Amino acid sequence: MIDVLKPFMLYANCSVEYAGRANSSVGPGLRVILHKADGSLIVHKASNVTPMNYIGPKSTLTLENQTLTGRSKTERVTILINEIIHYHELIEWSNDSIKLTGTENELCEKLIANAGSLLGIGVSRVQRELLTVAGPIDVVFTDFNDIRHCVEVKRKKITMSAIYQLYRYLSHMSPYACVGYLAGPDIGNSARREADKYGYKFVKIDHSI
Amino acid sequence: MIDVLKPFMLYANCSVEYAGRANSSVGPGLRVILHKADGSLIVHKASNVTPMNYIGPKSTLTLENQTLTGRSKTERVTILINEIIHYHELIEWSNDSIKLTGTENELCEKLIANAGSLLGIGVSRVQRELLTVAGPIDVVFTDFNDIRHCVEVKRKKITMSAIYQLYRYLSHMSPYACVGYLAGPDIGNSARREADKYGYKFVKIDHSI
DNA sequence: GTATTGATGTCGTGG
DNA sequence: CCACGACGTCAATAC
Repeated sequence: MIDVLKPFMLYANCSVEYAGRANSSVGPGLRVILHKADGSLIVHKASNVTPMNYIGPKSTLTLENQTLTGRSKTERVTILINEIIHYHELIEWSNDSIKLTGTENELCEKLIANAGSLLGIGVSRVQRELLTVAGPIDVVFTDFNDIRHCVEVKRKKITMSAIYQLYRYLSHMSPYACVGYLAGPDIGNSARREADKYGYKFVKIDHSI
Repeated sequence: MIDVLKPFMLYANCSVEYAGRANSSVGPGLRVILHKADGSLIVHKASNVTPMNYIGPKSTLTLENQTLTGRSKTERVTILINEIIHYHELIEWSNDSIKLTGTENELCEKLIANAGSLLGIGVSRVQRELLTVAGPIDVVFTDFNDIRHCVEVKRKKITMSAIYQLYRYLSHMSPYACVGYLAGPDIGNSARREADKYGYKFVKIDHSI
């Protein structure tokens, strides 16, 4: 009845085991099982967005007796089916992706478009994703005095670890005169204090600007 | 036909919009829609484990004309149903949680059980989750000379940010003589170099020990 | 393949 | 309610 070669949704009483990066198991119960054409296998319990168990794309699904097994090179999900309550094959399932707006990338663009007023500097050059040994700096503005203004952009509240991320990047920019900035919609008190300690400035910027 | 008060799975031709932390939209197509009793609403396209759109627990679902809307205080998912291909109500959906093994917590226990040989010290006291202003240190061993051996435990390869996390914690331990350790199954080259710079030691430990 | 990072991250936990 | 960190994070991207 179940066709492991085709995508389907299944409501069944089952037990589920997982072995791979960790191990998990759960006894009999009613769960929703989704199988996708890319090999993904997803098991949902009655609450939360995150699946109870899953295995990602590029895995293969087999059915032996009453056991569904999704296998990848390093992982395995085993579903013992006790009773099939409902089965439906998903024909012509659409794979279109959503169009997203409001990402960090967009914030960077807004920052660049408004750099003069937001940072209060004259900009002679803009660099995106400037590489350092420790990783890329989101945006670097060079002003007319050849000072580098290095900005770490976050789409959410600036946290402590963002401060250290910037510190880590700037520690590899030593040859240049640098000013550090953290740009985002908000900053917490402890992060604000830590930023002050390092002389980093906070620039308020969000999706609505 | 659709009962928004009950959990269900639905296969339908629909368009989906999201507004909240970001915004997204996608045109007509066949998708799987899950609704859970806690308010979660999950929309799956034909590939990948992660849902195309979703809204979390504590949201409410309404149906007006042909529009399903999941609303939380700050977010909204709107699904315009063009055609219902298949609908099934999920009665007595189980909510049992899986039992996980192989977590960081277990690694900490193994570390503590083998501290003498792994760190090469004599242990007079063990503290878990020792609080500093910057956050909790996973494990702190005090030796017979009253030296603190502070260990950040990771269940995966040690990354650069783990080094800085430890640094951040230890910077608030100044009154005490401290030694820093990073414990995990592996460490990359750049993280290894950075750890050396701070004098932190790497302790190899994994699930198989 | 490895390495790194963003994410509508989600989720639990503790103050 | 916010803050913080783990997660089988996932998924995209650079190398």
